[in-house]
Amino acid sequence: MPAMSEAPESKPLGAGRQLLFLREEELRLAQDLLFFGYRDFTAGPDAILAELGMGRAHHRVLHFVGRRPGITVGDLLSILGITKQSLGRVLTPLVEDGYVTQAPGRNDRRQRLLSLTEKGEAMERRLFERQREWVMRAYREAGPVAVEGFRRVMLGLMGPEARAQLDRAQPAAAPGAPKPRSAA
Amino acid sequence: MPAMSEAPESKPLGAGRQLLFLREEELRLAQDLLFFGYRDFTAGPDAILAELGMGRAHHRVLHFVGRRPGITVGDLLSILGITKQSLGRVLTPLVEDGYVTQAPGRNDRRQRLLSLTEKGEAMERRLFERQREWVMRAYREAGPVAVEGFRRVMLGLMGPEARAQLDRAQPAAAPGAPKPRSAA
DNA sequence: CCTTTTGGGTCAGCGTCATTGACGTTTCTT
DNA sequence: AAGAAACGTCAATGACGCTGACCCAAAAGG
Repeated sequence: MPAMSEAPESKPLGAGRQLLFLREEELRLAQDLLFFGYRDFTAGPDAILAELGMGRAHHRVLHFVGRRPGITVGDLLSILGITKQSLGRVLTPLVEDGYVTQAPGRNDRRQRLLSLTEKGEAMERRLFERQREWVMRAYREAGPVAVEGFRRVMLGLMGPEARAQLDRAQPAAAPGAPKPRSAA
Repeated sequence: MPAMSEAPESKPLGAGRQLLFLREEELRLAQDLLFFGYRDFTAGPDAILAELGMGRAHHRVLHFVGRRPGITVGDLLSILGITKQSLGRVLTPLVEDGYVTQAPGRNDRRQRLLSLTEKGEAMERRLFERQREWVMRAYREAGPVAVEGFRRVMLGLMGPEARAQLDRAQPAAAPGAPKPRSAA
């Protein structure tokens, strides 16, 4: 159906181009980019974590607990989208090794509110810095406009639930970048 | 640290802003976006694969073999960045179940050149279509400019080796989008 | 007060995907 | 003939996810 020959003579351009930029090859490229990009994005922290006998799952816990100190186990579970058991296998050692503290909730004492200890914060920061350098390089090479586009696309790749959780985590837009995400 | 009030009085803007858009919060947002985005990006194919008793690794093989028919096992290994054993556990069943064919290389008969069978192509297409819808939605919502920015950033997130492999896979830029990637 | 629901933890077992180390075969190269 | 390369395979290990079942303590509601 798409004109395979060199010159797209008969088909009018313009509006058609708007739809055609979703051609198959462009989507296959997106698959490649996401696969390689995500893999290399996580490679740095993975190396640090491996030295300490931890894995990517530990990093996620440190990351999200660090972002929301006092988060409940249940909220963390729904953010990560894993089961209680899977979280437990990672969270329990983190608590035992002094990276994460549990405090009973004031309103509901059944809850264990999770926060990072100093050790946990230091660890998270170390992982973050590694990843920061990597992302910073990509951001710098691509430029601010590209970064904004990257954010918009990634946000679109997220499901509705994930988007809602992200919005909850980002209570207000950063003062320097007050661009509403839904503005098409 | 960033000026929270409306008028950023003392700090000079301009070049500073160029560096400040890499503030910590923006990078933490990038972490979130990549985590949620990649997870939901792979969720569709994962569901299909699970029904067939396959996993993400099978999809990767189908994808990259489909992109480069006649690829050698060694090349596939270096693309995927996994070990021979890990690939074997996934590739052998794919060959046995008739998704992938092996043909001895003409120049070097030690090589097993891999290609998709019709069954394999159908399977890959099914997975692709699922993902296509998802990405297409995100692309459409974000717009062409954002998509270009997304590509630039993702490319920057890739390591040099991955970038080289991608370039080898994309022998020439798509005729409709002749934007050189390295132009900064 | 007593029952039910909820937040959290845990034990057992399973599957996928990756790893390392070692060994074997065929084929190409020198 | 010797070595290296391309591919395959056996065995063991570990990270990370899952389900099912069961437990405790605290909250909620009759």
